[in-house]
Amino acid sequence: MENEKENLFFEPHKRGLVKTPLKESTAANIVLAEIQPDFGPLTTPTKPKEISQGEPWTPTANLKMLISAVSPEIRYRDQKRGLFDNGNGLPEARDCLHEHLSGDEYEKSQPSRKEKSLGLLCHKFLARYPNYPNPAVNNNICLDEVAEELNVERRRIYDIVNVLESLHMVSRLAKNRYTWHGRHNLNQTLGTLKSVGEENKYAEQIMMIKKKEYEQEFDFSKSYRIEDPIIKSNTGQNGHPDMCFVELPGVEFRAASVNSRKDKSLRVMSQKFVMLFLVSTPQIVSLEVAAKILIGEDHVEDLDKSKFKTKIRRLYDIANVLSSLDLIKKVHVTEERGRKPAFKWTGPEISPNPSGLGPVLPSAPSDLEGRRSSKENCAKNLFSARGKPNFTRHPSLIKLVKSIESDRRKINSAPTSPIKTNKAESSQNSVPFPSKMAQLAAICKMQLEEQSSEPRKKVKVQLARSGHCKPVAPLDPPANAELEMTAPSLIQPLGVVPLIPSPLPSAVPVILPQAPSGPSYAIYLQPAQAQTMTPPQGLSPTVCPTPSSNATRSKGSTDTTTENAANDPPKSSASARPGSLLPGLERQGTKNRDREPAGERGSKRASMLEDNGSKKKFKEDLKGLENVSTLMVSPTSVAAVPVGNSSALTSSHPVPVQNPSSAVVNFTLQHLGLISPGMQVSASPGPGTVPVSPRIEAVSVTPENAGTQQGRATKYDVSVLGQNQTNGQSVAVTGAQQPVPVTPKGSQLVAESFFRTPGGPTKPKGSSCVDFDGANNTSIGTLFVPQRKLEVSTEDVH
DNA sequence: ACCTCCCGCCATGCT
DNA sequence: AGCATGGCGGGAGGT
Repeated sequence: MENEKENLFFEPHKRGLVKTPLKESTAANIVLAEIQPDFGPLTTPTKPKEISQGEPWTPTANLKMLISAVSPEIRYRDQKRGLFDNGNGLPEARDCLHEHLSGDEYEKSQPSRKEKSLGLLCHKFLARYPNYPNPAVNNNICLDEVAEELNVERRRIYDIVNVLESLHMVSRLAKNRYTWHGRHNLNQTLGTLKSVGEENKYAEQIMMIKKKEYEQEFDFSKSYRIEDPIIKSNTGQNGHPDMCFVELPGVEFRAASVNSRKDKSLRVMSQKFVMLFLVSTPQIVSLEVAAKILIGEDHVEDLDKSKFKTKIRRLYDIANVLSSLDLIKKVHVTEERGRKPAFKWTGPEISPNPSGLGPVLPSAPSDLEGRRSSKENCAKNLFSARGKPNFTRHPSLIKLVKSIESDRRKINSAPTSPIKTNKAESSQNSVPFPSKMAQLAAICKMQLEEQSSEPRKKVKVQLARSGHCKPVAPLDPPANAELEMTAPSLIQPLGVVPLIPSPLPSAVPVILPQAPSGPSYAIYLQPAQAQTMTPPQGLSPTVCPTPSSNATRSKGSTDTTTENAANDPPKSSASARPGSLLPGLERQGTKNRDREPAGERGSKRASMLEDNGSKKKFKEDLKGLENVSTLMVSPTSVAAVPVGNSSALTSSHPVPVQNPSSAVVNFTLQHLGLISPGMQVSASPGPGTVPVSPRIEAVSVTPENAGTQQGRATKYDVSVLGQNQTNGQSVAVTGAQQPVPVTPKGSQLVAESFFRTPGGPTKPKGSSCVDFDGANNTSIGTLFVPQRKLEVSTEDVH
């Protein structure tokens, strides 16, 4: 195709290269060429690296260079080249060296394990291409060549490429060939992923897991049982977690083979992993939690350890690549139990959703299409793709909802099971739930029903397993955290239905008119659901009022959690990983985000909704939500709710804070009269940033980070701008941090946002709860998170 | 001893 | 059949 033509340009050398071992020079040239297609093909000598690229010079590139400079291996390689001049097989070169060197020397010369790390390799790989390649040029990547040049097995290149592919930084053209897109689509992709993540309620899942862990601590723990219902629910009934790949419009897989390939698991895992960061408030995700969510599956209990271990391994692989991209950074979360490896998002802040993306995308191959549909694609992929239900909406709490719904179904008898649907969910589920829950459910149902007459079939009813479900606790006695959990779930289901995911066959895909800029979103709605745009789950939890005490980070509160974020001590960060090397350069600031004005986003979404005609429903839903929230929020409940420290939330898994939630929260609060209309809970500060609430802050941000990030951000932004502005990354450096800030929107916005975007305008990520707390003692939010204290420390990866 | 995660076997699926 | 992909997990380097 087109690419091919482009390829032609390169092809020449590539061909030669490919099968032929490159000569050094050749290799070098190639690199350049790839980097900058514009330039003449091959010729450019040397390591071109980013520098050479026409593209903008980015901090990242800079880092890369530095890294390479620093890397013994690289140097070594260079030497070799010089010496042997054979681009190809390192092995040979090595052998030769080996012969010449003494044992020690040889050993020394031998790259250490670290030097062979995927992260370093990835840096090298990335150094070859500009962050923002000129789309016009052909940016082909020949895997063989790259492998050769980098002296690694092709297998390793696949690891890198798969992750990059998940971010749409590359797309497969053909067999051994990929096209480099760089970061042109990155923001869009991230926005899409965030949206999907919100829709999937990953934040809730995270919370659930934490909660469980928390509970387990008490219970003896069994090692792990991941069984969360929620999780399961997410996973599909099949047991498999959803593994659909989220495609971006412009970047779909072109190679049929790729598409067909079922696996994609690394890609899918990568996307999910990223989603977790994007929906988390602190934006810190521990490997353990990520693995659990990704495994999701069925196995809850059994949880095979082996499976878990394998997942962890894969996550490390992915994390290394993401770290190289400066999207995440390794940190450690310290809990009572000990220190757990975790990663903190250091990439740009993303505004959920499609609309935000719009601007961003430009590049890719097919812009138009792309734009239009990024979400669409997502949805498509998610749902249709494998048939499995991928991302479903069941976020965590959802169980309750499910139960409720199941009831409803029974009542209505509308099992709509549709076609694809998720399997069994519905049927299975219906399990009895605690009476209280039932009551609530009933209430909710009634309300909902009133509002929306239709039942949402989609919802699967899953039962909460009683055991787990404790959470179900009745409202009244809010005593438990459990409650918290419950509430949220209720809310969502009731009020809102997540759009996306409904896998149900019955669901009808709706393509929203494109928002102005954004890609259109395809939403699979079930008839009933249409209303749904759900605010992300996070909300609900958020909403729950928490005792102010919570606010205090005291953690004492619940047990648990105190989190502190002691994050990243400066110390390590610098070290090994390239990214870390240069503080200044480091990753883009976290905050770059392109956040759009919240208002806009919201509106976009809103508009979308409207288009669907679902608006009304939304409104209705809102009403419903109000009701629900009210319920939830009731003083009682509030009191009852133990609030973990929010900090905990923040810290690692910020459950509470989702964007959407914030919108919801605001909405709720306003309605409740807790806050004035004008007021909003701010989104959370960016993860790294200033925490709104004290506790939170502590957790998430580390001074270091904060400082660094900002710095980074700034730089990043700059670079970005220079290069492309494409990314949405806006310069708003700190936006995130600002507590309130960002959103100037009025209450109405809130409402809108509420509906539209999970992330809502408000929120950049923050956790609304937090802000709220900060503002008032009242805390609203934090719900459930079990808390443990977390301390986050950054470390270098290796 | 645990954390990381490299390495490469081998299954899968396209050509 | 051969090759491209990439899942997977043993086991080793690092700390």
